[in-house]
Amino acid sequence: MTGQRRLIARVLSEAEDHPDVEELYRRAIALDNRISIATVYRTVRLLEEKGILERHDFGGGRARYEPTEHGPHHHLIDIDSGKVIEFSDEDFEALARSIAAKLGFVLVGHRLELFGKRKAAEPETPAPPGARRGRTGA
Amino acid sequence: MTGQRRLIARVLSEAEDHPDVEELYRRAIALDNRISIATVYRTVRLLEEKGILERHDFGGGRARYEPTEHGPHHHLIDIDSGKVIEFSDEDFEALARSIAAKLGFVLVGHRLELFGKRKAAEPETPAPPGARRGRTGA
DNA sequence: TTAGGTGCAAAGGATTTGCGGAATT
DNA sequence: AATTCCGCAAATCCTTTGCACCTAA
Repeated sequence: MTGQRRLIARVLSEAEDHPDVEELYRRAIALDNRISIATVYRTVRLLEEKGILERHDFGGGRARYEPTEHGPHHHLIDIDSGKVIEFSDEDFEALARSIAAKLGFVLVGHRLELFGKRKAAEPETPAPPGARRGRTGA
Repeated sequence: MTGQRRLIARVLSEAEDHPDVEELYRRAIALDNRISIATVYRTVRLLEEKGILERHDFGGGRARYEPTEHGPHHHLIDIDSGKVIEFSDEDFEALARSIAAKLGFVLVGHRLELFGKRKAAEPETPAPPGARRGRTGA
């Protein structure tokens, strides 16, 4: 409801990637330097609790966020750049259901994350959002 | 090679669940109180680097470990009981590789978690020795 | 003895929070 | 003016590390 909060919400809705708090802070400051990282943390948490934001833990020690509205999909994380590619795959959805069934369960939800290295011929490698210091969980 | 290290290794190999460092520390102290949590951290890291341990990030801020010897597998979390069931599926492994390849990546690692509800008639439910404390950050 | 391991406590990085001041209604 | 929010800095939480001492080989 306040200026800062609105600003952060805007930065988030404009984000096409999965920024971490530091990155959000950078983008927010670029638009209005009267904001502190504490507020970013607070707002991001608030939005997550309201279900507007989704928090991901792609390893590397920081949480990364994305608007919930993106719909069901999964992530492939480029372990070199930290960049996240979204994808969805029907075969996988079916397989997941089948695996659950085989174990005697009805699938209620699932989470799939792939970690990969870019294969040679791939001309695209724009500025990695995060990915630096720290270990990579996977 | 030293006593503490052997002790931690033992605690780990006896673990049927996915304990975090604090829990490992507790179990280790119970057997020999001449050990510090720093050593647990150091050993756990060492073992992970050697590929003997696998670190999981189920959310909740702490890393949780399990011996690699369990073989590649994934987790299905019973959303009613919180119990974690392990499973592996070759079709999935293949599919994951294929998805990554389709996106131009070489698969380096992956994480799959299913959340399910137990189906009615299923005579099999032999309460696994381990598998408890199932936080899932999701 | 020597290299490497351990404990303790301090250091670090990410995230949270207490508190007085500032903005919103 | 009242309520809620913000910024700052201190505090937490998990994990790593510097340093002096100790232990396995």
